[in-house]
Amino acid sequence: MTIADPAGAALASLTGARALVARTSTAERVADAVRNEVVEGRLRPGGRLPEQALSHALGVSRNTVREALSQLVAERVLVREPNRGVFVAVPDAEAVRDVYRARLLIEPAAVREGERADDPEAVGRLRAAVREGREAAARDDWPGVAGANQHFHRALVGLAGSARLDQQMGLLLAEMRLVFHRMTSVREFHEPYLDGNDAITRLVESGERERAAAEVASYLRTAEAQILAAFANL
Amino acid sequence: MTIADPAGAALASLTGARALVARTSTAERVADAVRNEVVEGRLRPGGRLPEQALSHALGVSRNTVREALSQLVAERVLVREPNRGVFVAVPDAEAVRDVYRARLLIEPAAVREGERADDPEAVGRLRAAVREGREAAARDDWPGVAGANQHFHRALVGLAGSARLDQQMGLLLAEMRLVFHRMTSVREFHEPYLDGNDAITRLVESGERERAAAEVASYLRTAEAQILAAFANL
DNA sequence: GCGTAAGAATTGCTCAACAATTCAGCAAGA
DNA sequence: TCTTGCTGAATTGTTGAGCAATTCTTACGC
Repeated sequence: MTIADPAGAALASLTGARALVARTSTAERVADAVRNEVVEGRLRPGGRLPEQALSHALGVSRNTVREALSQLVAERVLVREPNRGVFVAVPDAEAVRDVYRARLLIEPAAVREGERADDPEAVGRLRAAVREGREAAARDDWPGVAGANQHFHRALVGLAGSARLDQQMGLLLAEMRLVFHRMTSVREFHEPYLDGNDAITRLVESGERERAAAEVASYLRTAEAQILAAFANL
Repeated sequence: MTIADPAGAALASLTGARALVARTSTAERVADAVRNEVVEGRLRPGGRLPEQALSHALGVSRNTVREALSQLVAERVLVREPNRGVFVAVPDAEAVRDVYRARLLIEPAAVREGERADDPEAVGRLRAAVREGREAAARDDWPGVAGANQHFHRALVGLAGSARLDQQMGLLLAEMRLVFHRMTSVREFHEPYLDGNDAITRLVESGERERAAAEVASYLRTAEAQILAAFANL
């Protein structure tokens, strides 16, 4: 890379842009559309997704629909029952316990030992999620608060600095959204965490990672108990 | 469920066997076959997997192959390049670091806080993996030692008692097998861990979870450094 | 009311086709 | 020599039709 080749550096910096050039495949877009319908709650847990209906509704072939559905089954957003079809997953109490066992391991550890726990950018995402939640609450947008809450926990795991962990947490949180759809009173559930998240963020910002991790664990345990209680009388 | 209905209990206990009866779908079996070829090293990292060739070789339609390949792409075993095809993943140094960031968070935490860390069955799996490794070493079966090593780390995560975490670790370990295929000297790499795994298992068995977790973290860091060093001069 | 057997609908999978894209090779031009 | 442009072959992405197997529905007979 010499001065005689001034474009070299610029070209090298473009290699990463390949992903932007290649537009997403149809199957991927179908998967995104269906996933959205599910996590937004427009498709109820337990609801059925007939291939032909989707094919017609989205204007793509049944094979493409099939490919998209398989992907969502792998993500645990949908469940496939052989020869019967795919359904929106209906998480049960055991699923909740399982997810929280995983979260209780990952999230506090990410706060306590995360390599990026003092990286201003990563910590800034915590702060941003807190602000997002407060703003949503200010305009009585409780689904918005719920979304901000998810962003907060995503940011917590982001402190670990592992893309694979981030992705896994995305799946766990998508599953949690299904859980919330089985519950009433979204507001009562999410509102108390506004202050909690703020407190955790402050602890992280001031470097008190051990205490922050303990807070995270405590909040997770509280949330799990609350959800399981709501499931019990259902 | 009365005495007048003696088959009731037996029948009820079979409901879980449905997954066994409903034999796996063709796409799933294709995915298993290809995944095996990859993790066993018969398909080299970077190697290409043309759909038509697979379709012909396995005697299934191209659409079914496609479904299987998509699944494996989601598992990070394969990589899809739009309009070019799917290739066996070639993990780079950054992938190694990412995987170890995740493992360093999950595995020590599972040992330290896992709900099943004193469940004899879960701990027994650790002991079994250690024995498996020693037996493989005794007959100079170094791929066997590598496999036992993976079983050991799987068992470590099993202490957490979360199916979702178990699954995630399965993916991470599959990716690690791809990493090993880029390295020579399987023996030199895996042999030292026979004693280490034994030591960790003893610590878990005697309830010294904090020390066991520290050992796990230490061994993971050593392994990562070793792999990255091997990658450096490649 | 209850089991049951035809009939309809859906899934799992295959086959064939076609446009779009990539790629190797080659020829023309600077 | 190196780059550019073109052409043809191969592969992917997607579609559509079709069929056996399974499940669901419904109407029937007892």
